[in-house]
Amino acid sequence: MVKRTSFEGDSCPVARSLDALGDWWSLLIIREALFGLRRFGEFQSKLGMAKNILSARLHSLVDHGILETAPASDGSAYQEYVLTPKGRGTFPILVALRQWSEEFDDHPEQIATVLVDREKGRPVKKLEMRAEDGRLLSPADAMVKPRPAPRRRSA
Amino acid sequence: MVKRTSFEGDSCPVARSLDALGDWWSLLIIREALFGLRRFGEFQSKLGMAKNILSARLHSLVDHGILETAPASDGSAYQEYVLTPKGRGTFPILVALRQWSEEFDDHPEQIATVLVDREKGRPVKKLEMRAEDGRLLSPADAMVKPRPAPRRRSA
DNA sequence: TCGTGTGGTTGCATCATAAAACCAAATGCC
DNA sequence: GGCATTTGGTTTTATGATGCAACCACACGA
Repeated sequence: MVKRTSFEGDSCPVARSLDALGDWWSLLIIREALFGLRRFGEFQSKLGMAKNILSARLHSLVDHGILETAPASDGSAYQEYVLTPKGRGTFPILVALRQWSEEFDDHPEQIATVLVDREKGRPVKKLEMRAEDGRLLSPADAMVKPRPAPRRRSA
Repeated sequence: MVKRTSFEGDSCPVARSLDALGDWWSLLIIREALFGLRRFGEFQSKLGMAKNILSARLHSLVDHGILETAPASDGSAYQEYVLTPKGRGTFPILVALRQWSEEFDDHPEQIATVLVDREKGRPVKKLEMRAEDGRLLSPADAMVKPRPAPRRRSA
């Protein structure tokens, strides 16, 4: 099979993340979900995407434990899609993407919104990588290391 | 036309980022580049991807100003692909993806590496969103606001 | 009951991707 | 210089993914 390569079995955590949300629409769906969208039609009209693709993506996100279906909320018999904790955990990824665009986009004037601190209305600070003890780290200050030692007691 | 939708003209910065690096391979190429890979063959053998796709992705990344071609480095007449500042600016995105996987992956035992502080060898701290004044912000503490002044473009 | 809105699924046409074959320039070896 | 090999791709072809439109089932309202 020629199958679009899946990174499901890959050992790199970046690849594993991309396997779940590395397509064109998933992160945008999650973004809208973080803003409170829940219903199929809401996603469809807000994102302007084809309904079959939306359906496939929603199911994929549910399968990955990022969204879950909830029976209702406004009393109607319809279904809703709400973020799980794992889904809400993608928030830093979205912030990182947004900040990257804000900093490096070739046409920043086309960016319509800024992410602000709700209390003060001021833009949020850039994400920083810090050590356990709080030291600010540059990319060069970090490295990847093999995992400690997975205890595999059960076979 | 049916064309795979491009987010190039979208006003959402998340969508704009995804337009540049939202496909299956781009972020992995960047990850390897951050680790020092430069040559076509290095990327190809490390990532195990088809050469035509790699070629297309490299050109796309160059077009987006994320990579640039450099004439040599070891004296040979071949070409290299090196990250621009814009390319190195994706680092927080990769860290966010990695940390999301580390925290929520269904099979964390399959993750082979951890990102550590080079000096101490200890895992880096989770990325945090903070306000200008340093207050720690949760997703609920943030909101998007229309950009300060300039004109708005396509919605 | 009929009509309508919501929430999808099904069929195509087209695009992107993957694997392998092919190719040209650069390099290594003699 | 001559020849095989490596490097760095492009071309070819098959298949999966995407996009659009049509269709359908169910809920809801009149």
